[in-house]
Amino acid sequence: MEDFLQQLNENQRNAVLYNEGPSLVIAGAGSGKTRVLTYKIAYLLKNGISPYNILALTFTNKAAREMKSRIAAIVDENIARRLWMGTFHSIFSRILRREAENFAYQSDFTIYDAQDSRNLIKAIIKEKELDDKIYKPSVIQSRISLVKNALITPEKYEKDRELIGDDHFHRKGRTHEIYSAYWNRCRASGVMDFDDLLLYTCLLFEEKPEILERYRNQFRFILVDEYQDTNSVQHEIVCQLAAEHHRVCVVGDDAQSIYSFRGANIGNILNFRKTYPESKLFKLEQNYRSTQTIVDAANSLIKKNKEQIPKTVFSKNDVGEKIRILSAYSDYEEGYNVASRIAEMRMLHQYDYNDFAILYRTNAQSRIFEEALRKINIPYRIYGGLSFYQRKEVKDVIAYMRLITNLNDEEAFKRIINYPARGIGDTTLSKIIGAATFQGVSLWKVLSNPLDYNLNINTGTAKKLEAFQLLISRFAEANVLQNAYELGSEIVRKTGLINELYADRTPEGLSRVQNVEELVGSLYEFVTNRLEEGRPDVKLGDFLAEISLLTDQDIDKDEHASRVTMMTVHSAKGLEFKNVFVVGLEENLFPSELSKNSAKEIEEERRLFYVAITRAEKNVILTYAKSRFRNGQPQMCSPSRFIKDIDRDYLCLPGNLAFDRLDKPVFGSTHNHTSFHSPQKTVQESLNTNSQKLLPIKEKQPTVEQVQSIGSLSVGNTIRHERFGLGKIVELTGENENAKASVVFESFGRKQLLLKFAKFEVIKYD
DNA sequence: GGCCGGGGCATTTTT
DNA sequence: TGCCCCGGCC
Repeated sequence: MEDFLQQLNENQRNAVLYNEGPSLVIAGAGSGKTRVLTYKIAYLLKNGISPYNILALTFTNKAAREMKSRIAAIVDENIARRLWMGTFHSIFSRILRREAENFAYQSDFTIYDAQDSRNLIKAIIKEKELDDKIYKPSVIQSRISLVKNALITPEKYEKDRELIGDDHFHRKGRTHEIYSAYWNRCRASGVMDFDDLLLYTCLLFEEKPEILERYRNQFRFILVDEYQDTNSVQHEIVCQLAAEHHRVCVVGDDAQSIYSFRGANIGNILNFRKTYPESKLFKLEQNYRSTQTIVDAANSLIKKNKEQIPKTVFSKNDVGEKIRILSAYSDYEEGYNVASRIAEMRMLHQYDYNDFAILYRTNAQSRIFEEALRKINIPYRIYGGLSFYQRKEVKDVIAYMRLITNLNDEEAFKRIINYPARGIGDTTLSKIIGAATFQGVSLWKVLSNPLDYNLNINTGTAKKLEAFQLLISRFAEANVLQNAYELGSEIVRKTGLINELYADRTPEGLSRVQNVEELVGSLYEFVTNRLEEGRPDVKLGDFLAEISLLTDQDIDKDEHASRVTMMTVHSAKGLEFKNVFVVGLEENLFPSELSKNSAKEIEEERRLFYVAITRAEKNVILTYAKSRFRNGQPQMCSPSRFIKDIDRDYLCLPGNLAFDRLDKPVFGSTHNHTSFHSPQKTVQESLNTNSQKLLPIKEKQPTVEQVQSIGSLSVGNTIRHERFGLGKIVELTGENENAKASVVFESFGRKQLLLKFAKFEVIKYD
């Protein structure tokens, strides 16, 4: 046990060993924060604390998963599995489902994603006949989200003079009405949005002290990662749970707080020591990730911010290269520069494509880099597009599943009542919604008793409604008996959904079919996995509960494939790459022009830039363009002020550019847009471009070998699974459709894979 | 009910 | 520029 403690430096070790009271671990970028958290939990477990008594909260599923598997490597896997470790949302939804009856929800409530909740808000605005130019759904949505995260219910909102006054000032005096309607509609539909998962937990603990007491007793040790990005509700829940024993350890870095626009409250970490005056402070200041130059440059940058916890991050790694700055005339040239620089560095220093990341401020910037990389055949992977579960065809199937598990789900209902088309149009739907809203009941209720609600419809329509009602009722009954996979595949067939998709033979249509098939496949995998864990009765509701909290980042993109990574700086938080290109470093882009209103927002942008730079181990390359197409218009740009915020000792400026000219826009170069381009496309290149476009949506699908026959596999083979990573086959059973392999994975233990669906490649035949 | 075209509009988003 | 939404038309 002692030897894993030996792997820590003194501060890290002290942080791990102190568990008697509250502690704040300020962890500079790359200082081994995850290591401290995992070792701390391992240490507690080794000292006989039950995993059941430890609550560990993270911000991403990925972080939780990784930490769990690291802990499993130190202690017994079966112990690690029983930890209460996960995202705030997943842990608290688990608690809410368990306690649902205490606040008039059903335990299988569904969760609205951002799109569902915006649609509902939009519908409400329309019903109230408000102008959606003034009451912009997306703006209202984020306002509702912000107030929920500040623990303000509609009741409180209405009494809050400041909020109401603010709304009137912005001529949005009826915002509180929308909020209230939205709140009630969610309740009537038996659904929660992401914010509700936190808010209801908090309210539940507040209103039912006996329930809170139970969880207080259970969670004797509380650990929170990324504390700088917690919002007020999250902070409050942690306080509720820790109020008696104060054994709470929060880890974070105030310099990396970048989510205040979503309600994250940097004050949570800055004021932690006021909340817990007796708390101990541990600072992790040695950066193990980056070169000295990168760390020093990042320090010189972040020094420009006023509000922060003093610390001195340092590196004992090599001094390393200076930070390069590449200027380009146009955004096209910027793309080309980056692409060719990647090719060059790869050749000169034997880097893998995986060693490069391109980080940008906005998703819209990705396209130009895609094109540039594609042109010279550099493989890439983009994060932040539509995730699998957000695709229309997938959402449609899921809407059926949702309606079946929760008949009151309004958005699911609206989505599928006429899909596939069954002759129930907007007029009829409006009548149903009208009646439901008027009576304060769910759409399903009206559908089931059309006569009671005086729906003014003709017999033809009534028949169609009845048929739909029957279809769903049948499924709902089947849901009691059938498992998720059986019912799921039935839904896809019996609704005519797959036929509809199948009729479209275009490549896009084909990929839609594939996506639906993949969804059904994942149902199968889900059911078999659960079966393996000894849980035979897996229902659709279980599946929904799991997937509704997944994101783009959780869906495996074959991280072993050799590809350049492209993503926004926000989503790069927590990751590291050997070489990082931070692109589009221009005023009004990075920092964003919308952040320029206040010094506070500029500071957040600066932290964002700090995060970007500190992702790099070896090289940072900053690029900017002097002109760029934005909103269809060419625009002059000047280099970002942030470049000047870095001490020039660490910079390598482009030869043609004196430092003091950095802030002056360069005029007269718009025409350069086309003049620069790389050579004309060859036929081959055009073909490549086209075929890339035509590829199915799963374009970034790895080229994993789909092993169909059991023949090519044998016991002892080492495989790499898309999700579970490396593992060894220990058993093969069944044949054809039912062929299965038992595999012991390095970090996930033994799993049964159904060869029909499993995605893996054989690494080593033994 | 589905398709087309014009107009309006563009941050970041761990869940 | 490109996406999304709506209205008009078949």
